[in-house]
Amino acid sequence: MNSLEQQITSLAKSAVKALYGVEAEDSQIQLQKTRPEFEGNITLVVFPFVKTARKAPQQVAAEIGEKMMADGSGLIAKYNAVQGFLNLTISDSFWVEQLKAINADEHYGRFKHPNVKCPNGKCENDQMLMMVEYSSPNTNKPLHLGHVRNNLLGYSIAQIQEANGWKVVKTNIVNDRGIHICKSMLAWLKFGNGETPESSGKKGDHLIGDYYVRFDKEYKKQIAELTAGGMDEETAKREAPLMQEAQEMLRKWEANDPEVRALWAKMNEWVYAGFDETYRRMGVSFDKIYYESNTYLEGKSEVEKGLASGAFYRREDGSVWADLTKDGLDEKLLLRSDGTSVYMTQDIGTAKLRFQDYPIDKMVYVVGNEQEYHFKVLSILLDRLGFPFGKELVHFSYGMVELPNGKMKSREGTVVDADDLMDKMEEDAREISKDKVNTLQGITEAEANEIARKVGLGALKYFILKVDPRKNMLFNPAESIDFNGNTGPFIQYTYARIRSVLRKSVSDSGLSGEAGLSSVSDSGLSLDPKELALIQRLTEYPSAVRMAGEEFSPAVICNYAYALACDFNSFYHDLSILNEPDGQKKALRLLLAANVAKVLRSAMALLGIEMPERM
RNA sequence: GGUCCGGUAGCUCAGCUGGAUAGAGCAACAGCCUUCUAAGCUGUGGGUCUCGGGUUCGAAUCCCGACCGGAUCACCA
Repeated sequence: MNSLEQQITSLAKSAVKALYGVEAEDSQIQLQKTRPEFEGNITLVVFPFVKTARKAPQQVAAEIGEKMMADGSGLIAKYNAVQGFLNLTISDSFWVEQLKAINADEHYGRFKHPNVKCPNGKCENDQMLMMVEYSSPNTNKPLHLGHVRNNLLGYSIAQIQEANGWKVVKTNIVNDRGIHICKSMLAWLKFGNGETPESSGKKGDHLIGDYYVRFDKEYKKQIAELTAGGMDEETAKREAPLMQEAQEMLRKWEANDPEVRALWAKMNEWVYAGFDETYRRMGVSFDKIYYESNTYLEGKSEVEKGLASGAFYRREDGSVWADLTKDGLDEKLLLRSDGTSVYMTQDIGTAKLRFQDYPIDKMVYVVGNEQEYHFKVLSILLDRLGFPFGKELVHFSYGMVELPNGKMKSREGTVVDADDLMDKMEEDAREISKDKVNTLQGITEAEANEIARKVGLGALKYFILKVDPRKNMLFNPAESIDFNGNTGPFIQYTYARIRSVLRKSVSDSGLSGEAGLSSVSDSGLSLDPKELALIQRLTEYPSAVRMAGEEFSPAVICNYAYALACDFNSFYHDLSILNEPDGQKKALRLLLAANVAKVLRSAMALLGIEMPERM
């Protein structure tokens, strides 16, 4: 709640008390932004008081309005009552003060402490720590659009929580071992002829991905041969020589076979080099990376401990299980009968190591909604193993990216590759900017590339982040992502326009946006509705940041940034900044423009979107 | 079948802790560049907020029940 809402709430409460003799609850003071078709800035809904007042809503609104205005010492300039709605017009001087305060705040929209109860009471001094896990790729194929959504959400959530006062540690768990990587290794050994990223010019992750696909192709061939020979499909899948060999390779890996380990290490390096490039380009990063190959043994030993303590049980075939029927779930396998570990085992080990490494107050997993069951189970298992953080873990569950013909499937080749997609976005941005010779004349090739990079990626990131994370979203590869309307480039463009005006102002008259501050007086200045709307929008930024943090939703920031950009463009169209003859007004508009740019930049940074100075 | 999530304009999506005549963008159509960047601005058309009940001054929003779509319930990850 910002200071205006607090002031209005308190005025409204005392008005209700004075007029009707009742103490109003906070929840009864319902404030909302006044709809544009009515006069006013903020509206009090008076229906909650109609009953006690025993008067018509319109009259109640008018009475409260009269009283609030009288007591408000100039805060409320005027009011009007429409049915049960009391529309308050706040004085211009208040808004000017707000603008100055925003301008003075370097970290506007950032909070010192999270808006949650501090569990151990030490948060006044120490920041609370949130660990955010995201990305978590398998090392057998390149990143695709599904990973892109994951990475963008994870990175943005980390930025948003940091702005909300958390100390954030971004982490990644790389699934670098298991049958999937053995498949790629085997196919490379059999069909690769020693191909390397250097020899073929392929990015390492793409090269490995090609062999993963190759494995699947050859494997299917073998299954077909076996079933043609009369074998049933289930048996064929199990008995196919390639699968047998892959499993043998996995056993050798677990037994530390030097040759297998060496090959594994080499091929993983190729993949990491490829991932690093994609991450860098995407603009995401990690503070700490865990590898499954280092955590799965830890998980095994935790499971053994749980077995000893009676939390889990062993079946006759040697496999280890957790009975979750009391929690309304099923029984869950933790170790296979051959003693090898499963996904869950590894996640237990990783969690343990993380909590050893960091004083984590909140653990967040950015993982698709298809794994909701998994995290429900993980939470219970960690709790059962005696880890205090088990119950508290957050599965930030987001929806799938779907193509017009359904889900993406790596093995079926119906994926949108992350690198290709970024290429395409930059090309499109480059193409569009070719028409902008008037504004982009005289820039170097390198500058043009940099603008295309920022704008192309901005379009992609905004396109993905503006959708409510919980919902599935549709991506149609046949239609290119827009650069007009409610898009990243629209907001970047608004920013570039402001920067252009500010540059011109400095070069023409030496007046920067902030420099105009001293000449803006607090009184006697009457605001244009467009100016006022912009200032009011600026005051809403902190609550947008709060809400985005509470709801884990970058989309909230997108919506806010879009609304702010819309307000500015409307202002920009109607009112001139540099040609305004009145010095006071000009100074105010410069100040306003500079702060809109500041907030747009800040908001987009929370989304991981960079701003071009011109475009 | 159990559990979870979703269903809003032709399309992609906001709005969902109850408030005024349900909003954007795209697509379509009509305007606005001699003037701070037209990736912009203004306007027109487009809706049974899936359906049916309930709660109340008031429901797209909350509750119940259908219907439709998705996810999940592996010795996969």
